[in-house]
Amino acid sequence: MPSTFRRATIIEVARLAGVSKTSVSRYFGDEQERLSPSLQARIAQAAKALGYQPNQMARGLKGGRSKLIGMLVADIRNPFSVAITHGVEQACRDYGYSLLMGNTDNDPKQERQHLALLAAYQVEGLVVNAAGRPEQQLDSCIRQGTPIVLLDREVSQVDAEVVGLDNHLAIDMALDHLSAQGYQAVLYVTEPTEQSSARQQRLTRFITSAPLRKLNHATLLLTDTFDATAREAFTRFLSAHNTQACAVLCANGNVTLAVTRLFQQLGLALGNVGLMGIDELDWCALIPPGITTLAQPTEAIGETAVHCLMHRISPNEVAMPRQLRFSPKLMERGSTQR
Amino acid sequence: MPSTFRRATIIEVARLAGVSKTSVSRYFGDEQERLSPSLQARIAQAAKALGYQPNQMARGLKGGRSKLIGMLVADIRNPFSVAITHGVEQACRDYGYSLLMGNTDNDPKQERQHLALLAAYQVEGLVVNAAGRPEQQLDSCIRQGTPIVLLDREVSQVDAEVVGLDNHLAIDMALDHLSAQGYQAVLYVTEPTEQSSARQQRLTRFITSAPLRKLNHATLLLTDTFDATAREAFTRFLSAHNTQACAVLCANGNVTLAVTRLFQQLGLALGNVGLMGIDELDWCALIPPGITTLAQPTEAIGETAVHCLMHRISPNEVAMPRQLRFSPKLMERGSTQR
DNA sequence: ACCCAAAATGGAACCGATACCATTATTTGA
DNA sequence: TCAAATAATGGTATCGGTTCCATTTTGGGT
Repeated sequence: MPSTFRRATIIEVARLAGVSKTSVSRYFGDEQERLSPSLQARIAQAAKALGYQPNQMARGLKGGRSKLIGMLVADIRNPFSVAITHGVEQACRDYGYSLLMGNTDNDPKQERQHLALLAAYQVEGLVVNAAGRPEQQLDSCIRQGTPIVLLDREVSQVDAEVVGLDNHLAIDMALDHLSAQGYQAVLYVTEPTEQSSARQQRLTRFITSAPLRKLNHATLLLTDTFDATAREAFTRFLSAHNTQACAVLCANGNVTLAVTRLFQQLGLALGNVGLMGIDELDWCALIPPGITTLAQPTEAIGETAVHCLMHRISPNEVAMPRQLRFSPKLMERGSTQR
Repeated sequence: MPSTFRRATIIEVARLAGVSKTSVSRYFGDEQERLSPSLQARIAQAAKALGYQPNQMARGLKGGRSKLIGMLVADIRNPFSVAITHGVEQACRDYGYSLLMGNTDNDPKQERQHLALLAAYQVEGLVVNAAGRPEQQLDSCIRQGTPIVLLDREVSQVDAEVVGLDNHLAIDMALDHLSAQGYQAVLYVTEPTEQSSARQQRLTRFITSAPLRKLNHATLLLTDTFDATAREAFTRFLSAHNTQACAVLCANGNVTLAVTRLFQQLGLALGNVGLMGIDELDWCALIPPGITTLAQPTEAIGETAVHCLMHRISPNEVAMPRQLRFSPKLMERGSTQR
């Protein structure tokens, strides 16, 4: 038995159906209307008999229609990224595109490599959750005609939509909630902000917004050596404001996880010391009184990114989505109940 | 300003360097040794000047070397799948391959579509976490010369390696642990097993292994209507064995999540009623006394799957990994401490 | 019937690489 | 020193489609 069958090609289908390559191509392209019903039927039959499916590589070569969307994720293990990826993948399929994925693990070098590679595959569009500042490469993609949409993090000087959370609104909502719950001092904990515009926006908004609400405030950087240093900073903050009701606001899911651990290590009761996080996580409802969060509409963000791209690819067929910055949803739980 | 620059092609590089296409092709292929140093230098310079990078579509077309690995995931939102995907992506890049991803949301129909599409992109190998029983298509892929590796779930009659957890060992380890901790009755909770051989293996092993350890046992299916029905089944089990120490064993992370919720709803104290899960999750250490789990070596599983594939693709260059079924690691926590 | 526009179909160049075969330059061996 | 082997390089067909243009049919209007 021959161990290797070749896939049927367009020529074989054409021969079997007794028509030209061109007609078969038209049948599988978007020009079926131009074929007479009888031709269509013959082609359909022949194609089915041979199990024919067009070779996407060949397709992508001639017309540049690779039907591929490239996606770059900074940290694929982050539940937030995963949720967005799910939305992106879904939307791509709906439009008949496939997803070429790259994970950069927040490493600008890997990001560069991946970007070059994705371009080499002639992706028709790029969804980028940037890890560094790859403006050069993004720009050159755009100049080559590949539209780009940025997810969550913007890259200055790059002509691309940014889809993501309305960070200012999110911080304000968080502070409003904490304030309304009677907390008087808030510690903001974030990962280093250099790599992410979203982190920057949240942090600066916090710094300007907290005073407006007459909240005492401080900020803390979550680093690799968190356990060692942060613990101290943490307790210092609490004792400095020990006559007041204190709360901790976490900039994202990672931080929420680390801080929750810290709460347990220090034996702090959730709610007594308030805890609130941006990003909803599976387990936030499970830690005893529940952890209050601001949930991002991740699916919507992912889908919107793809819609944007499709609009750029064919402006006539797909409308530009109206909304690019999304509002979070407050998931109120016990950790902000005194 | 012209808004659209075309990417440089091999011909332009050849012209600028004053050499033939063939030589340029050799330079970027794996035949640099065949070029004289002077030629190499000229090509390198020309390529850099033009920012040339080979068009992968064209490459994939002629030689069938798409440098693409296809991956099909049943549920991309499952942390277990994500962790494996991370390993797969990593390994692919190490071998110079890119990842074409498909998520099927456990829908056999989407699975079929995706599979056909991946094949159309001429992927050189396929990593499949099956949702249904796509033996037909997988077989036809294999016959076409595309090697396949199955992740976690096997598909009968398909000639492909299966990489994943040693399910029998896992169940035995769990039961041994529960037994050693003094539990006398164990309820096994799983999602429906039809779609997944892994679930089946775990379930049947549980049923045969529990009696050997003189454990009373029962099983429970986690369905969409879990809250309604399971709750009752749950309490029934507990009261049936109320003179004995009871524990619940969860077949995977999803189940652990649902059961943990149930524990809270029913006000059960972890440990008093034992709780143990297969699959490690971020938050298992965070729920007060901690939830005991069997952690799968997810990165290793992902990497191994790719190694297998590479071995199939070029048997001479890559050795077959020795191990395909992996042992879990016991993460002992308070939920199995009476 | 007859002419012309529109519809249906086919022919052949082309997309950007690879790979086989041919050719030329450089060694090696006797 | 010269044939033969080997290394370095180039020419060209080819992969499997798409697309432009040419050609053949068909159909309506008069």
